Amino acid sequence: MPLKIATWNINSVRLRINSVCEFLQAHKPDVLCLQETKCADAHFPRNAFAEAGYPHLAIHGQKAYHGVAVASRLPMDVIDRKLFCDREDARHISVSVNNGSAAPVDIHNFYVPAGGDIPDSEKNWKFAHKLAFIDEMGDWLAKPERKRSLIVGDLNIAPLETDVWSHKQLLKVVSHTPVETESLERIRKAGRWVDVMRAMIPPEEKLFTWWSYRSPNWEASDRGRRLDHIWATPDLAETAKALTVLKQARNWEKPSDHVPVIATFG
DNA sequence: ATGGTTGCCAAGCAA
Repeated sequence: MPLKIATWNINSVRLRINSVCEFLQAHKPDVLCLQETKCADAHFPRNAFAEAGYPHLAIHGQKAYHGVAVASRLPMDVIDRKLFCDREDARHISVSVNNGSAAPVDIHNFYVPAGGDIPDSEKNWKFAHKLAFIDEMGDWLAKPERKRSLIVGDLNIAPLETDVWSHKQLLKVVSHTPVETESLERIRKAGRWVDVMRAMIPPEEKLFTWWSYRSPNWEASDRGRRLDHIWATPDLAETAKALTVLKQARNWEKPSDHVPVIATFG
């Protein structure tokens, strides 16, 4: 039975709950992974998900900032809500999804720190924190025995030249600096993870999942970045059937600055 | 080079 997975930085799940429900009705993923839910667990809009056909919820939230969640049509177990860099930030949750007769699929849903504006660890603690987070995440993901696993979410790094609107102009912009892109590629390769988006869409092709709110004409200027990712272990990656970046979601009413990414496996 | 916008929550920070 195929498994359809979506990931979306929603930038407030309560503000955009109607968009989320419309997305679920239209695309019917088995599992939706959200980042930047921006609400405490007690305020998570559980009923809306249940009514949309997603009664299984795994939440790791906090008030006002960060927050990740997984909504599923299928039963799942929470594996972990890991904290990184000795901080309390809600940036990770992992679940094991029970997909009928097939073996479960483990999904690690991440919201990597954005890293602030200045790409210098000495002048900007947030940038230092982002690099430390990636390293810690890499140590944890490098277990070679992992099978049937996915890493999804807002990794806040655009690794390839074609993952940004201008490689040259973004080399010193946080999210595309060499120290970030090399770190991300290093931990991906160390864990033998496959970049499913780039396995499905040629690396020569520009591909973005985020367009800044600050650009008044985002579509015409198209100054986007690919900050959201779906990685898979090789056993799952070789079953990938389809991949969609839902660019039109950026034109919805009161949009998130990120759009959903959807992949189907098996 | 600068400022451009949005969300949370009710000022300023984070993105």
